[in-house]
Amino acid sequence: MTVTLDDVARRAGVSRSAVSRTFTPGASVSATMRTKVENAADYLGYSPNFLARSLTTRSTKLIGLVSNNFHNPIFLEVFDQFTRGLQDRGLRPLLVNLTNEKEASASVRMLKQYSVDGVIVASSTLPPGFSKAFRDAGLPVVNSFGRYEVMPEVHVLGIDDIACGRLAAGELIARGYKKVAFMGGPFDATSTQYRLSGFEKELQLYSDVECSHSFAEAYSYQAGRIEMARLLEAGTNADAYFCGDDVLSVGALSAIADKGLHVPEDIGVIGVNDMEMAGWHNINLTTIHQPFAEIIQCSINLIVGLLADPNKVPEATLFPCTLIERGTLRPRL
Amino acid sequence: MTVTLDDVARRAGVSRSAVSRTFTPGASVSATMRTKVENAADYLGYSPNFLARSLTTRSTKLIGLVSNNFHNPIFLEVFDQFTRGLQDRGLRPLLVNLTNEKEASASVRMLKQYSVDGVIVASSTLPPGFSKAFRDAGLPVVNSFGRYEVMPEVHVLGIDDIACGRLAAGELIARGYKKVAFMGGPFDATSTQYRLSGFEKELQLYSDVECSHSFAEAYSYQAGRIEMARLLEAGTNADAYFCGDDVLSVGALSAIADKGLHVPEDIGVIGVNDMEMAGWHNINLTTIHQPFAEIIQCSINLIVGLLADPNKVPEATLFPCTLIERGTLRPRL
DNA sequence: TCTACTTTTGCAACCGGTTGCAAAGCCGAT
DNA sequence: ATCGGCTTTGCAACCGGTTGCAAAAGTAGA
Repeated sequence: MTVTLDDVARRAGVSRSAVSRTFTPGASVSATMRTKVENAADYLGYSPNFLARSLTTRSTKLIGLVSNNFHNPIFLEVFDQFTRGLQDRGLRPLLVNLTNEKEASASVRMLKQYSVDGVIVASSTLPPGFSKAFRDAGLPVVNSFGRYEVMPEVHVLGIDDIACGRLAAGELIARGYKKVAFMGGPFDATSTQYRLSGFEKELQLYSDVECSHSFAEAYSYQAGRIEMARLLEAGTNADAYFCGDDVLSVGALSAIADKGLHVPEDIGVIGVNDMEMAGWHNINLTTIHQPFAEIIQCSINLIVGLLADPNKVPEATLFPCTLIERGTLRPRL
Repeated sequence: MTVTLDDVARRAGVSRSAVSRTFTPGASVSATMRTKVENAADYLGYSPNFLARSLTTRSTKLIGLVSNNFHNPIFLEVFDQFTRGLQDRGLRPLLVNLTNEKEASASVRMLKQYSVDGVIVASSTLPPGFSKAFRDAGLPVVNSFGRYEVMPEVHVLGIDDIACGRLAAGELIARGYKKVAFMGGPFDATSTQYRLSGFEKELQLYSDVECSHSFAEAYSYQAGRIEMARLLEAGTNADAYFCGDDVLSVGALSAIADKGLHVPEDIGVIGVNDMEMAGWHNINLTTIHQPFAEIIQCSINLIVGLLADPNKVPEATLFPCTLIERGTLRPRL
């Protein structure tokens, strides 16, 4: 059924090596030989078996794309851009869904068994040690949307979560909010603490502003809704909330609406990410934009670089985030 | 760096075949041999190379997961469930993003080169001939979310688009709408025509109801918004719209709001899919639910079945869809 | 025409596994 | 101790490619 190198060689009346060489860029083949082989190959519909080839070349062009964020709308965009970007460079994404696992070992073994050339861990919630497991196994790895560290153990790309927190705080202050609060996702999610600490640090500069914080059970609509309902019930009467994520913000908005309160008149809300739906007219969420496209482009460039030179010393690269003004904060004073 | 069969064999002082057999379920190995090999393997950290193995077994456990719907929020859920479901059965999804292509040939060649065991085409907008290209290349293929045909050329699973159109029509009638319209995505998208034809067929039973239709440029928020704005501007004063997709519906809602009109008082809107955001309070879209989980489960079962018996004659399987009542249609009379 | 040098080609070994086959080992029964 | 039958093991060929090396062919200069 499948046509092999031998079939082509036999039909073209040449050696196996000759056929192999015509399909290996940069190998030495004469023009006559090349056309003879190509004719035979076309006739038979031959194309080389990548996996057999990988046995000797030690390169599969497979990249493990590992994530546990299959429930955040921004990740649709993330997957789209990663898969397209990888494809454009002749690489193939082998998708790994970690939703049910927190341990890296199974994925590490599996990806080694498939001889992937490298791994991209795309997650803002996995612990930093996670990506390291791949590195320890000798796989080039890039952690996208990970947490900044001065001397990271693997390459990390992401926004400056501290600056992000400061930006949010600054905006709330510039709009005259006096009693503000941070509502994060789970405390142990990588980025949560940094966003909070940046937020608090900035607020310390303003002694007339009160600040509190709490954490939702997950980065989800329901969790945001529940947590905000609890806060309102408990009488935490903050006049503005910085939510650690857009979906969380929308959940919060729904709880606020249920209470009969109005945004931004009674309460202000600002999110993070700038998912597509944040711009939909009936959501219209003021939020902090993460430069996904840039982060993904750089991640891909980086992994491609690592394939050539796997020993580059790990760095953390930070990307700036920007405010997207919409309708859930009152105007600047 | 990587430890091979030979290393283990040498360390355990046994033949290569013995090692291979301990890692091949159902092969004949004595208990003594097994422990000897396993000890050596554990010591060296050995696990077999799947790709080398695939050369002789002719099975890679790789499944091509092909889609062009990377911009519809429901597909996050789709990818989540497909990847999880495949993983649970020991299969690995090789993701192919077709966003920029309409031709199958490149993907077919690529997936053959990677010797995938089968292909899942998950798309509601690719032409039926697309999946056939995989079959013609000798790859087992399942087309999920495809269009029903009595004698399909490949296995197809999806909702009954005609029934879906009828359901929408029936609901609009039951709520007393008299001048209704269908707003589809691109006319050539697989499912669009069937939904329209079901919709019209049902309406023909009611001579006092007027019906018109139009098509947006894409299944997207912007396209829905633009098309609805155009309709309102043109004075197509329908009192209810059946939109071919939820995202399209939200776009339509935004154009309606911009005109200062209210939903459902002035205009009713019903969508299709029941994406997660449709349930968010500030969207609150009445829509028709597609049973994604069931379709995906069955697709996976089917592809697994095809791996064992690739020659099963292709069938189309239909799944029922159901109304999800929310706030964009007025109540039944 | 002969020599020296460069390019093209084929041979054969190898990548990391699996598997048919025959030899070796084991068992209980005679 | 011998035999027959069953299980376990190793040998060697194979899966579909690549590649170092040496032989063959081509090219140019004298």
